[in-house]
Formats: sequence, C-alpha cells, structure tokens
Amino acid sequence: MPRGPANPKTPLPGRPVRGSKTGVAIMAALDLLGRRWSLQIVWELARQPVGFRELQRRCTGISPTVLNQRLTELREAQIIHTDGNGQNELGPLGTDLFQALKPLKSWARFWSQALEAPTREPSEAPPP
Amino acid sequence: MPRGPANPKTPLPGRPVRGSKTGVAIMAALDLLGRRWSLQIVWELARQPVGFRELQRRCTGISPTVLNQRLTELREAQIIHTDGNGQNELGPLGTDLFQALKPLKSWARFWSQALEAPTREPSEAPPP
DNA sequence: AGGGATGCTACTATTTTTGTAGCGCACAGG
DNA sequence: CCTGTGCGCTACAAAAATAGTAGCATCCCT
Repeated sequence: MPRGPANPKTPLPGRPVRGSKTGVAIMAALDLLGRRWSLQIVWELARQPVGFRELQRRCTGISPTVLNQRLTELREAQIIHTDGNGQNELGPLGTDLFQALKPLKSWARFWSQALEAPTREPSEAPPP
Repeated sequence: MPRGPANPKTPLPGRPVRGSKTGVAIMAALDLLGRRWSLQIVWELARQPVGFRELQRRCTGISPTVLNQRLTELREAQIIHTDGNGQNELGPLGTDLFQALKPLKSWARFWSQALEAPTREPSEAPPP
C-alpha cells in the first residue's frame, strides 16, 4: 500500500488551484469537489464504507481509472481513508463535509419542484 | 436574444444525468454544479451582477467557450438570468443555492486549518 | 468617422474522463 | 495442489470536456 505523499495535482488549501492562484480554501474545495464523481463518492461513503469494486458499482459506470484518482485525491485531502481491509470510509473531515452538503440536497429538491411548476407565483403578472 | 429552449445536455431534474439514470434532483444538481466553473460563477454572481467579459476576468482564465456554455446551462436551470443590458445575475433559485452553499465555505476554512495543523487533537494519543 | 469595450462564435490544442482489458493477490472448494 | 472467483488496482487507446487564441458584429463615446 504505497501511501505516497502528495500527488502534486490534488487541490489542497494553500496550493494554487484552478481558477485562483491564491489557494484560498473555498477555491481549493471547489476545485477538488468539482471534479467529476468527487461529490458522489463522498455521498456514497456517507451511507456506509465500501470497497473499491463495490463503490464502482454504486457510482454506476465510473471507470476504475477515475475512481482510483478520486480516491487518491480525497485521501490526500484527508476526507476519506482506506482501512486495512480495503474499506473506504469518511474520516472526521469527510463527515463534516457531508453535513455541510446537506443544505444542497434540500435546495436540489426545491429546485426540482420549481422547475416542474413554472410561473406559479401570484406575484408574477397573471395572464389577462 | 435567442432564449433557446433546452440544450439537451443541460442537467435538469427528471433527466438522466451522469452517474444516475434516474434524474433524482440531487444527482442532477451535482452534475450541473460539478462542471468546471459552475460553482465559481454562482459565487461571483452572488457578489454582484456582472457582464460577460467582466465575469471572464473574475474567473481568472476561464475560456469564453466554457463561460458561455456554463451561462447557458445555468440560465436553463433558472439559476441565473441575463438582463437587457447583458448583466448576469442570480435569480431567486440562484440566491437560494448560494445560501445552501455557505456551509461549504465554512467547511473549507475548517478543512484548510485541519490540514495545516495535523495531529493536534488532545483526544488523539499523545506522544510518549 | 475612429477608437475602444462588449457579447459571443469558430476553430484547434490540451487535459480529463471513459471503456476495456488484464495483472497479481488472496481465499475457497474440490 | 489446481481451479475458479472476487478483489484492488494499473495500462492504454478512444471519446468528451475544457483551454487558448482569434475574430466578428455591435454599441458607446468623442
């Protein structure tokens, strides 16, 4: 298990990241979590710890290449870790992240309903 | 101003999206917002409405191609809209989204500090 | 009319992600 | 001991997303 110190591409606070050379925390977070599958992986691991192949199955269709990249990045960011049995699970930071993501879930539901029922506000100009 | 109805690739609730064929709201949201620059655009527009080129400047280095794609997607998702003067601004849904994103900002700061100062919890095993 | 800024599109290069195959290892049954 | 199965993970080419640069048409100011 080569616990390699630091893929230089993993976005971490303090490093220059995409869209910001300053490495401000929120920018590093947006870069890291904005990569494809990152958020979904956190989401899945919040349910329960799973191994590599099982995680691949749950993220319907992710390729092993990317899954491994993401796991590596998230491990470097100390959001997740892999135990001796190959089970990936959220660390304390990951759990906090999941909490911080919950409002987004609520918003998504609201957003979904708003798009289904457009022009329903009485404050909008009613049709003549 | 061609208010074009529906780029078929924009992730919207109810549509099959990446990582989920069901189109569940949160998955559509993660797909839409997980695309590069999406979150940062929302972030910038939350500060104040800006035009195309100014927005491009603030998202240091985004290419006009992608900026326009993102703006189109976010418009379709009714998160932002562009007024008659070319100023892009958050709509009500966008404002709510920004609120929902705030905990993420707090988490990012916490995360940043945690990575700077590892092994500082007194609850961790102290060095002998 | 000229100069400059704006919103945006076209086009090619680079990077990221996908898709498929397969290695080496552990473990279970026969 | 052999065979089969599932595992974590890597290699490599194809496809998709993004970056980079140039430029057009339009408006605004002088």
